Amino acid sequence: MAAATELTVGQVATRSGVAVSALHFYEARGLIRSHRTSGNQRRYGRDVLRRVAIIKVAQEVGISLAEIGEALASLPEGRTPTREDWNLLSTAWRDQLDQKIAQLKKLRDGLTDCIGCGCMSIDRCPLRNKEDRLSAQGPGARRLLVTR
Amino acid sequence: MAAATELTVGQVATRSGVAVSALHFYEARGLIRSHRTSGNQRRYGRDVLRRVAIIKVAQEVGISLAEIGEALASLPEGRTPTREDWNLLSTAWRDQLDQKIAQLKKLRDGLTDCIGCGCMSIDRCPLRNKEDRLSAQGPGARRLLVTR
DNA sequence: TTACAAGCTCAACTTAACTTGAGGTCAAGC
DNA sequence: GCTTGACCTCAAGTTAAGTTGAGCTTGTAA
Repeated sequence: MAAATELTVGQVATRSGVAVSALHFYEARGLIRSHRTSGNQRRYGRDVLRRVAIIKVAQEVGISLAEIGEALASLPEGRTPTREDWNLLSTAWRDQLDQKIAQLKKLRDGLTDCIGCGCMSIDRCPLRNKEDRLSAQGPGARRLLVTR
Repeated sequence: MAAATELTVGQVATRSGVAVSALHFYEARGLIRSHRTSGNQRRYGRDVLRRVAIIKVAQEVGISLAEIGEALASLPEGRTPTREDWNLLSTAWRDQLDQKIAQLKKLRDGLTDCIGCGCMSIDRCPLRNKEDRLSAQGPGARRLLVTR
């Protein structure tokens, strides 16, 4: 079957660069979808490649799978997403990115200030104070995605 | 004992804003150190507050405990670290921060480009290609710290 | 001197995002 | 028709950074 539109897991894996197990995982999480052959094997439409691409990019930016899932859920159910649909996602995430960059900059400047000030008095350290306002969170492992 | 230099875990916890369990954990990881009373209770020198502050700031910047541990290990063993010692750390971490910011910017700009270009051809997407060069990592859970 | 808060240890649990493995099925080439 | 590689499911393991809990000891204020 030369130019079949359907892709197997293995094909999606090689073309997208993510492991088969990860694709299974994304599907279980509802991030991608497949239908099955009579022999119970997954078959994917071509747009799954774009979805996976988006997933990876968003992850790299530090967006969690849960958030990505929500965003992807906003895509139209029936039809293949249009360029407009994708644009909405991109724009939203670009804003998140901008915020993240701004936050890191603030942190960097704080660090720079600390070098200047010597800052041996922990109680008055601008970084510490900034950080104190952020404390008091729930249990379990927080901060679980590194923007590498 | 009014102005004792020694601090208990509880005191360090309240003053630094991290849980007692976290302090135990840091100590097990070798990030901080204590000595024990005759009754086997921990006592900390005052500089532990500064260490903990540094740990938290570095984490916020997205540095893993392992890396922080290495950096802290570079501090002088015997004497209380001088301002110079801390400066070395700060500078190194500021550089990391700068890199991280640059990376995020590149990603954001790539995303913006993608909006412009429509980018329906995944294979030629600048984001995907950039990301492909970064793939092929070890097993287990990577990307484990979010810069919130 | 007796409560009771604060400490101690050690094991098990948590979350995210997957991977690994066992045990079994499907499909395609020779 | 059979072997081999790709698939399938489901359970359990992994990492980071802690938290939670049980069971037991310390220290201190009334």
